Amino acid sequence: LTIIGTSRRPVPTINDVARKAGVSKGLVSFVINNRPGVAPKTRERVLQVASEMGWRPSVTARMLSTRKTFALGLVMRRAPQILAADPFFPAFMAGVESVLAEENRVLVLSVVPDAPSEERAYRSLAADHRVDGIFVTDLRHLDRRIELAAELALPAVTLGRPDVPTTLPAVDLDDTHGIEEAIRHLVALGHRRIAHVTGDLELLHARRRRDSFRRATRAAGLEACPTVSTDFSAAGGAAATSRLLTSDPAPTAIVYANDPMAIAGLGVLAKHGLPVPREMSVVGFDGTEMARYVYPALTTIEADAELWGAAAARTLLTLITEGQSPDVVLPPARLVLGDSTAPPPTAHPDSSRSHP
Amino acid sequence: LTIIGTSRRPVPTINDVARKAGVSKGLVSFVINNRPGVAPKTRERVLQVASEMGWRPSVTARMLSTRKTFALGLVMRRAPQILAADPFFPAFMAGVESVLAEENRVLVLSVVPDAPSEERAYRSLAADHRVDGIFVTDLRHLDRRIELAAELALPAVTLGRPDVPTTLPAVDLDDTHGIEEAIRHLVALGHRRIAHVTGDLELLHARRRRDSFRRATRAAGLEACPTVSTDFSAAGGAAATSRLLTSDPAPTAIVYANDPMAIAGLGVLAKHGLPVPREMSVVGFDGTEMARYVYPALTTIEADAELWGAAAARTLLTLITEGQSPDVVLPPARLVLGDSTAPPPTAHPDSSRSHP
DNA sequence: CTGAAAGCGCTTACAG
DNA sequence: CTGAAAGCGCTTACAG
Repeated sequence: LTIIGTSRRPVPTINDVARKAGVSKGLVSFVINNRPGVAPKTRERVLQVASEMGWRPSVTARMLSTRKTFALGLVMRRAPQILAADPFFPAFMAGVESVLAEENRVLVLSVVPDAPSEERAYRSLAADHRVDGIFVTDLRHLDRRIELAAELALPAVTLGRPDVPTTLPAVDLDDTHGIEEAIRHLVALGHRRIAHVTGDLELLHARRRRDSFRRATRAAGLEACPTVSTDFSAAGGAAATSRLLTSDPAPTAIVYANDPMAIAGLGVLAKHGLPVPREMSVVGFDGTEMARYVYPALTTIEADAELWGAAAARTLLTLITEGQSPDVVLPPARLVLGDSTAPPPTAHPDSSRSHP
Repeated sequence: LTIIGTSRRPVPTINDVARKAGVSKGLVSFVINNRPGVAPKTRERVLQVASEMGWRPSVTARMLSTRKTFALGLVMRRAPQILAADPFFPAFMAGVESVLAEENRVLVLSVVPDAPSEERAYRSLAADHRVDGIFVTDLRHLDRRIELAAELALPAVTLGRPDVPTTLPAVDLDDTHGIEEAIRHLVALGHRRIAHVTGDLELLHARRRRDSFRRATRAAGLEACPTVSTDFSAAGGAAATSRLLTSDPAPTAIVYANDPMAIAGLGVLAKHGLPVPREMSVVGFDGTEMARYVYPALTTIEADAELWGAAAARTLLTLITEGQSPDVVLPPARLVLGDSTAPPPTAHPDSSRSHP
């Protein structure tokens, strides 16, 4: 059992500062808000007294009169299982945090399992004035959150560009470029049958990666490059890999839409006794730390999620304070070579490979 | 460029409800706060009018008069790299969220890189009255946050028990039990030389796992079971594994303090051409999804982080609302068998194993 | 059982 | 350039 201790010396208020500085509290407010029209020496004195007393304006009181919360909201709709394997999320948050910390603002986070709770979460944040704006991550096909943000009059920034009409600023990171690099790399090694394991195609970035894959393979003159759609989970990656192995003709290289699926793919290939990269080349997406330490180290497409978080936070803050903000385009994802890609096995007349 | 739309119909206040119900706003306040002493039919009418008007009491206004924020704080001090690989964190948050959502409370999150920013984060949360209480995760040796919470008069719950005097309630999950199971399992298979790769020993759970390992191996009559200390990262796990492979005599089984290190260990063993489990048994810790999809599937010690989050949230809420809360003990972590453990290779007179 | 009033700690027109 | 006052939307003694 535990009793809370609550003995604290009283926190000074704007009234205490005003009294001690011999001015009205309105003036003190003007000073700390950097409003023009305060005599320089008065401003000096007020600032001096405030810092002597260790006064910080009460965020709560400010909230009530300004209707600003100095907080930003992030709602993640993911099964905990998938969230846990996803390297994007913590890195993104660290980036957001790096910007908010220096502004003395705060991040309010929700993790929700499904669409209804997601909508409830947004409505609740808006109704309770918990946040000044929100990050819209994991954009979906015809994402309803674009109009929801408008309905709730909630300033918002999207990660990537939605496929519905939007007036929200977007912070975009091109992953097409990385996919193209990967395909060029594989083609240069001699691969002709390349497969793609997608993420959840409801998610725009899963679609975009798949579309980029199709465009790039077509541009390279490859035909019939299969895609298997799944959900970004390790389980999904493993199942998709098994399917590809039994397809005929089987691919000689697989490009996965994220690292966890690629690593699970490596597991399936090992279980089937197919050495990577000699019998099969594998490419991941994310550039996670783990990708460097599996065997063989993954060739993967690296995106900077932390930078993305910082840029999104800055854009959202600009939107909130200025009323508008330009879109931002980040450096594209790029291919990082590991040891999981090599020339395809020499084709034998009747395919000497055996799949158990 | 984007312009924020701000057209919304005005949100009703307690005054509107009081007027329409023909009572004072004080009475309305009594009704929604379930205070005794309101005539049943009056209460009915007020509730009726409130729901007709779609009124929700303003959280902000409540904050100012009650000095409660209806928010809980979580500060994670981790390098983004390590955070990204850590399955605990998202699952824990999902658990916390499952409790907060139904209470209409909110989680305020900070991700900080080092100790000074961690302290700043806590002080700032307290000074700005951003939260009613905090979660203290990743307890460290002689953790200063115990006294910091007291100094800031911030209600707090610890995950696990600190090694300093504390009055804070703890929510504890015993990982000793899982380690013991793992050692018994390995010993039963015939292993005598078992090694442990620890996490960052500043962290209490890393220590506890190491100490449990030592106790359990000693209890089994094993001697000289080495431990290599590292930092929970994949890089650390890989380096530690390499060191163990060159030690003489090399272990026949390695127990890692988390799954990412174990998976990295698998990578190193594969690179050295040492088949797992034939030449080396491997045990992880966490029970991540990925552990099931690497090859061979990891034998690992599973803890329920989501349950931990939910229990911690409930405990913290009880502490805040009741002023005290009992400690909670969760079901212990337990061993989950994969394919990465087997009897040790038969000992040859002069060790037939070759390490490249 | 209910009402009128003060108070939480700020911001912001409005006068001077 | 500065002060006095109202207001943000609640809660909470204090009277009746």
